[in-house]
Amino acid sequence: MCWERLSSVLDMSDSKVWFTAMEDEKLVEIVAKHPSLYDLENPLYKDQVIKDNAWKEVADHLRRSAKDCKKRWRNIKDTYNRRIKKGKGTGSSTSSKPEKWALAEMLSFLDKVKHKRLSISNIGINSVNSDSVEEGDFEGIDVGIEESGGVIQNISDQSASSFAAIINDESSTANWNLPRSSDFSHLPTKRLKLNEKITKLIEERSCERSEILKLISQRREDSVDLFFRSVAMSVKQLRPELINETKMRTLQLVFEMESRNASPASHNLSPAYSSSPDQV
DNA sequence: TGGTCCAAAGTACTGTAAAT
DNA sequence: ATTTACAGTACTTTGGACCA
Repeated sequence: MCWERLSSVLDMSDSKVWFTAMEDEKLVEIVAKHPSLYDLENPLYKDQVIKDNAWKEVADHLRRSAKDCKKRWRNIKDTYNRRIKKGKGTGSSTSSKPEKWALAEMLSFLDKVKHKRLSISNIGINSVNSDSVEEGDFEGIDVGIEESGGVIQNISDQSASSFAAIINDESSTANWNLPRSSDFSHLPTKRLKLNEKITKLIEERSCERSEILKLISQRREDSVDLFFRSVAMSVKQLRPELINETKMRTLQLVFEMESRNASPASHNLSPAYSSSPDQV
């Protein structure tokens, strides 16, 4: 909140993306939970919808715009890659160098993923056939589903397996991890169909998830919530002027109860109202 | 229906200016 | 001298338009 005020006063929002050290750490922490944002080999990396949702989640956590978060993340990653590159020399000289950058350790998860783009080459164009695509090539899919957060973060294991099933079903054409040098002459349309399938599945699971979340949130309501919800339904049936009167009287009643609640031990409730709230 | 071409968008990488 | 942020460049992917 202080930061928001400060930034509004100084008007630093446009030109430079200004993150505090804590925000940087938080950003890295949240991005780390979304392989789709940094792992080129993750199949969800190419899905803009998934990524947008992930960035939105990051932005919500940091109370920043997704654009700022992306920009800051790019800078952090640039810096990290440079440091890595610079550190690559003779082992002794680099290892003895003290680690000054606080984020370096937090970013170590980037070491586990590949950042190099796959280059086009006509060498070995037929060397990779569809048979070489093993089930293991799609391990990242499960990881992506479990760790990606956002829309499909909470997809059930069943959903994840059905998702993977589609991928496996299309394994002859969906070469997620293969270089472009493979024979993809038949790929575009089939990839479209595959994307459609995946999108459909994600939508279905999203609905499923909404239903589950709805049920969970309903279960968390106690009897007071349920009582007032049922009262609200009755009140809504009344004429507008009566609705207003009901609101007023309810407020008066609540105010009276709050006053009594604040005063020391008043046991003048009639037995009918003395039961615990959960018994209402 | 499938293939090709092209434009747009996204991102890794690199150079450089500014800050420390 | 080193670190950091940003702009520019090159590359990849995607989707639309067009054609056979």
